[in-house]
Amino acid sequence: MPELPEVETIKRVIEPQIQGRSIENIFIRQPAVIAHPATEEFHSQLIGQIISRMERRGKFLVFLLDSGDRMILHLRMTGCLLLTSADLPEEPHTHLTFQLTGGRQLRYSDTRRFGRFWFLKKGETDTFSGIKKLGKEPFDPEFSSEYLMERLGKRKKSIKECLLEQKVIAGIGNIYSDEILFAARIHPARSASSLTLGEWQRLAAAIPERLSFFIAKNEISAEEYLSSKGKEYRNTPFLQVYGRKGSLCPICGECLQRMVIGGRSSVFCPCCQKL
DNA sequence: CCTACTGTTACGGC
DNA sequence: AGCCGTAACAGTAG
Repeated sequence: MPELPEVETIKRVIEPQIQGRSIENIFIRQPAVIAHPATEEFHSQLIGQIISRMERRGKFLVFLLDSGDRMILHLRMTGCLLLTSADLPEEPHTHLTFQLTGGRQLRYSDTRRFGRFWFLKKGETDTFSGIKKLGKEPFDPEFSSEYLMERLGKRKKSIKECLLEQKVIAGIGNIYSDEILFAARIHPARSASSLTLGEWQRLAAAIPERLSFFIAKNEISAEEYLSSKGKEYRNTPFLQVYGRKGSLCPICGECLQRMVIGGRSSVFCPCCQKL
């Protein structure tokens, strides 16, 4: 489910509710979601730790602990975090529950079970999660058209596939790559090396603009987030192309088309985004 | 029954 | 080395 705007939303909802709380216990129902270290150690190392804050990097969530240790989470396709009182019925596919002080529980559910947790000691080098391989954050002051041209200017493959490369830009997935390319009026199948200077500039502007737009549209209270089980994102009605094959382009009225690029479904306007 | 799916990685081939 | 395409992960939804 989650790309950068959703992961940011989850961070904003969850962080204020867990800050300063300590982990009293952890119930591990599905050890497969723990990537590192071994289940027993993951469990024993985290008990008693106090959560100081949360950070987002690309699509990763990082829980910073008072000790300097940290826990990293990637939600992949269907991972979901809920902060609840202990008496609420569990969601199906709840694999991990953190019992926190004050009778609160941080629950991790994940239908397809692709999501992963990592625990790292203070100062331990993160060779596990993949965070270190990420490219620039879209909101990094150094993120620019020059950066994109340098990293992608000679690439033969489609610009759509390039936008999905986490080692170049952190956080863009299949939904927002389509939204960004529509906003920048660039056909998703265009070879990256064929983009003009003006197109690189439009693209570099559209990336942070679209992502911050959708983060703003996602804004939700802790109560609403919980009652919707963390599953409803309010920005969906604002998507202009993703999932709208066959509807009319909001700009020119042309019929939106779908094609498969790099194995991923891609929707675009054949009139606004010329090949 | 069959296909598609908002993410990422491993692996074989070039 | 680095790029490319595919399979795999596991389950639900249409």
